[in-house]
Amino acid sequence: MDVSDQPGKTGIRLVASLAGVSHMTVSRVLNGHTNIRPATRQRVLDVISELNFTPSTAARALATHRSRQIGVVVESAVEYGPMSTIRAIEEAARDMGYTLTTATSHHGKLTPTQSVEHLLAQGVDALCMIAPRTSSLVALRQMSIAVPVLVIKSMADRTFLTAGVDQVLGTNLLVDHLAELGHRHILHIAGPLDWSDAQVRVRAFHARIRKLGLPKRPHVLGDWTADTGYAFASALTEMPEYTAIFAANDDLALGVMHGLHDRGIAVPGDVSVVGFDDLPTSRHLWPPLTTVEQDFTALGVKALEVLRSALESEVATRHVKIPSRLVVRESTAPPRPASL
Amino acid sequence: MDVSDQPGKTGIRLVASLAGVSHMTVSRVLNGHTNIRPATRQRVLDVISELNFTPSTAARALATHRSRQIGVVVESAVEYGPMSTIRAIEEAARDMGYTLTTATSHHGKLTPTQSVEHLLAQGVDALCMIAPRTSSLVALRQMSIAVPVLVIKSMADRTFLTAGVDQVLGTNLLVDHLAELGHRHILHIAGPLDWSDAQVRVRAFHARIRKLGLPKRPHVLGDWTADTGYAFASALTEMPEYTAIFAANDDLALGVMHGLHDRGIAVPGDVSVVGFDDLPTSRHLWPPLTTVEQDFTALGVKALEVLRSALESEVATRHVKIPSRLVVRESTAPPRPASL
DNA sequence: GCAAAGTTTGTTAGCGCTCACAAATAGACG
DNA sequence: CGTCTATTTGTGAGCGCTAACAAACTTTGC
Repeated sequence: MDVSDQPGKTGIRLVASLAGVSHMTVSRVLNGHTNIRPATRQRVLDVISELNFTPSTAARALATHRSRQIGVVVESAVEYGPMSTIRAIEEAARDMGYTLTTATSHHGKLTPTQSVEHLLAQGVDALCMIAPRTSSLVALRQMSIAVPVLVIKSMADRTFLTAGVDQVLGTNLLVDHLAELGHRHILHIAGPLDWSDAQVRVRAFHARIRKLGLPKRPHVLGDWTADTGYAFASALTEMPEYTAIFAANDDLALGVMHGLHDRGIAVPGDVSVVGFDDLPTSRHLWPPLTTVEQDFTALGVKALEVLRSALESEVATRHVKIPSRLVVRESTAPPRPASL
Repeated sequence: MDVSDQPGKTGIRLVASLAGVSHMTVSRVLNGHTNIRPATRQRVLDVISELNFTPSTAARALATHRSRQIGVVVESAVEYGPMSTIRAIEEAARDMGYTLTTATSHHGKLTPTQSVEHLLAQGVDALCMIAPRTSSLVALRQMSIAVPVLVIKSMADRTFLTAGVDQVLGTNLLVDHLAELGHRHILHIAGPLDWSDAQVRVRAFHARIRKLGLPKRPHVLGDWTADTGYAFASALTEMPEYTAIFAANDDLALGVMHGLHDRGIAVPGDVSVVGFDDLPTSRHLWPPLTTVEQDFTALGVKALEVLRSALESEVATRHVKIPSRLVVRESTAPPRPASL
């Protein structure tokens, strides 16, 4: 069976004439329609696989007004959490026949609004914002977007679909762990408050401290980088009056430990340190870091389930939350008796 | 000017009738054709911006047989290097009007071949393999792909376009640095040899050792993870007879330092350690890691230039190489006199 | 001032698919 | 065995754009 048997025809129509059916029957087979006689379906499938035929996504998109593409907006370039989430989403998307198109808006190269417009111009069927700044969300709310929008953040949202790891749980686990060890004076080094997760962690931290009846203490502002953690800790001039530091993520914690080391402050001897994320390398830091694990893979999968239900306009779940898990390692220990 | 003035018309034809020209003129404006009277062009542009009109990528792809999408295949899920490269490529791609579609083939979920087929079925105009295994490249060579394929690897290739960071230079810089400090016995912990970069580093290492007249010593096989580095170093039962370790990447080095610490072997007092990559956190390890920086951003940009020239079928550059840079920190020092 | 050449705009016909509907065929039943 | 209904297949139009050609309008040269 040679392709040149059927001059002029291409794509679906070629398959059709080779299988002795109409192009429409081929289309139906391709789209898994019912009401096709099994024998006919098989004949079509045979020709398809013999020809190694793949339907044109462009033509399909044009005819159906759906691109089967999901646009993803990321604000942080290469961090572990967002990247893991994207990978998980990508895989889940592929399983449901969707493809991912990403637009990174880092370092002011492209504003989040521009990223979204770019993706919308590509004709994506849905949008997914990975851990965006709260300011970006504000901008987004003005935009009246015609497709479903899912935001990866821990708190539910009136405007958007949401999926996120339970930040409050994670924070509570860490604070409780420190409290159980006997710490009463805990310093929180926050992430940049323009990030929703950072904000949630700050609020949850103070709430938990109050609930446990521990002394109140203002948090310190940071960003997500080890550099900042280092700058903070290495600037200490004397032994601090707190006995534990809760850094908003593992990178910060890493920098903090580096700085404390420079100052001759022992971890966990003098000060305990905890992070948030459980990076693959966190167990190999010195000392191995106590932290909270976030299951980004589960997050991606669940996120896409939410998106799918919205795309198929079922009764949509609007929010899912993934639990987090405490990982105790050697960066935490009971405080020195002296400092109590 | 109301959209409903022109019932029935959509897209380009709506714009056309509103601007009092034919749809073809609009198309020409959209595609930056010359030979349009400036006044006409302006009239069209005014209508476009008033309508906030965006041409349909699907229709354009169907008519031109070009999707303006580039497919990216990654084999490692979330590592710093590949991710940075992707981000850089994405940005460069957007600047030339292309969009990125990624397919991750990790943990055997999807073979590289399947990933490529998936992307090809999407109708991508070009393919970009990020730091693939050599075995994947072998599989790829069988495939007879109809679009340009660019592979991110340091060595030029007969079959594919290539772009990469100069691994030989980086390796030489590290070995020379150790040699200048006085080290004669250097152990190389290699990455998985199925990765081209790992292979190149191994070969360059041995070549440089020979060139410098240092004693020959077999390398150790590892993978890219800190876990493996840790497993290796923590299994040491006595002070090793080498005085320096060259780990194939920073993660390995991190694990090695962790393991050495467990064994009571001081870095760099007893053994110096170097890595490869210069992760953002590597300066905050204890001790801060001497390593080689790879400029992934430059890599991404250059890679896309190569791809662009291939897409526009100019006389194509088939290979570009980005220099790497030595970063000396505190994990290296002269060997103890005793061990000389 | 008019033909030849260049410049700008318009017309028609698809690109490869799906939708809505029409036609043909098969199955059910008195 | 013919009619009625359910199932399976086919037909024509069109999604929104561009390519190729044709037509109109300018310019130029002698």
